[in-house]
Amino acid sequence: MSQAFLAKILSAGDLSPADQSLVLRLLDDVRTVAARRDIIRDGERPDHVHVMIEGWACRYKVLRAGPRQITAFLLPGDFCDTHVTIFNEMDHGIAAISESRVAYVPRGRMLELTERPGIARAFWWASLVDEAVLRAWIVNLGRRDAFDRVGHLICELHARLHNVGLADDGTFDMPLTQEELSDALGLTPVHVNRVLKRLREEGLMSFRRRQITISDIAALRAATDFDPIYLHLSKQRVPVPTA
Amino acid sequence: MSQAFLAKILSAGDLSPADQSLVLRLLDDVRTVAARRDIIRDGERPDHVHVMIEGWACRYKVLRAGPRQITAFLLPGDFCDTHVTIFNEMDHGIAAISESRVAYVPRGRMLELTERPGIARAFWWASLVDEAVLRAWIVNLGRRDAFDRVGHLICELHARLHNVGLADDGTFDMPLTQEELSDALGLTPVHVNRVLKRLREEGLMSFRRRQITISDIAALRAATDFDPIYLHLSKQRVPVPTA
DNA sequence: CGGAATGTTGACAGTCATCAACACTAGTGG
DNA sequence: CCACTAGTGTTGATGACTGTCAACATTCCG
Repeated sequence: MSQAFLAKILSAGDLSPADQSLVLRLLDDVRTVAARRDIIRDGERPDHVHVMIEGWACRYKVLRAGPRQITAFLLPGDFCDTHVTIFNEMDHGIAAISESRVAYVPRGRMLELTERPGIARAFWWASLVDEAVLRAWIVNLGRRDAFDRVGHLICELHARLHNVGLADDGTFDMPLTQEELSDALGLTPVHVNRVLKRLREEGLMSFRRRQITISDIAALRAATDFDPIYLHLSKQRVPVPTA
Repeated sequence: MSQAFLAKILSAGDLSPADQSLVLRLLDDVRTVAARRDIIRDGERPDHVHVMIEGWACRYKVLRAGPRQITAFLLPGDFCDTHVTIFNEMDHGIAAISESRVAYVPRGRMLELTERPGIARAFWWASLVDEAVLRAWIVNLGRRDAFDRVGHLICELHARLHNVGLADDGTFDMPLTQEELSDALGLTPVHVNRVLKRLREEGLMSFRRRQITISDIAALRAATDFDPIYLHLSKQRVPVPTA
């Protein structure tokens, strides 16, 4: 599964073979994290960063009044928290959603590697992609109604999973509860439930037993105004609607 | 005004004097952009990146159905679009809000500079800060009501402007219309207007003639649950509530 | 098997959007 | 310098989308 990480980092451009093997060797300390357990907590000052190897995780922030907002889903191959390489303190938490395998990379090794321009650039590139995803998330929350919002997120997850080989056509496993979905979308679980029902009734997609089935990707993308450009997967696989 | 940029990039850590002067020399081509004019458009493939020297700009995305979402405000010292150093195509537009002075940096020079580890790391750091701001924006849109949302954004802008020396105590110039505010907050202009009225009535802040006056920063921050940690300004000035 | 977590549905309420009219401001041209 | 007009701000009435509360069904897991 660590080829997901490799594939991502490599698509940053032209890592020399030497750099490639250095990057791969970052992943020698892989640990298992149980589902629904924190990988790192808000306010911590860890001495290592994490890379998702297998499973799903999420970034989240809990407000004083209680509500939670998920700001990102982390899939195999994603860096969880490169910022602790540079910042001293986490400003949010990261939790495993499904049982996951996570690589632990000492902060010092990250800093060492960034002495190499190619690698520093690759890490930077990864951050820039994350930024683009965050911007799309903002657009989703700010300017789409609940229906489009849910559909758009599913399209994004589908594209990203497909990119790392974890989604065929229109089917993939999604270990999220409706409550977690609602925390990501700025909605309530009840309303997410209703929207899912409508998506099902309209024949666009269904979510049953932790599995997503998109009946007609092109239709869902059109309905929810999804354009995968922002994922910047150009050098990798992008699922093309079979239109 | 370019000391804003310098201050930001320098706080990335330890740029050597040589690196510092290289970075500063990036800013030799500064042009003026009129208010409300695009600095760069969605879909363009420019051959240079932009740095804000003076004035305000915003990132925005226009959806097919028409509504606009602003995903970031760009203040003096901010990179506008480092991603074009690496990606080929803009996935959103950037527009000047007030008349602005903007440095144009050829893409090639950016790539050259990233051959130097210290500089690559500094650029990376800037991206990581942007990411943190985007995450806070998502939390704002997803989990705060209109009232807290407006107040929180004002707190953020105040902290950022103070950081580059453009805000004293609780006063600063903000060249935004209520419509632009609403595009940033995922609200309608009408509702932003009502919220501003309430903020005024409750004695927290006012917005008149393009000027923000925060009567009681500590109170506004408390009311809207603002914690400046996410701005990662630690090495720079952070406005401390006079409580 | 049984209890807890998750999903589902309905009734009702509230926030915010929409529509519309009018006031004010600012910039333009005569 | 004033008049004029477009843009921006303000306020009210109305309605839609989404949240809240609550009950019950279903699934998951020890």
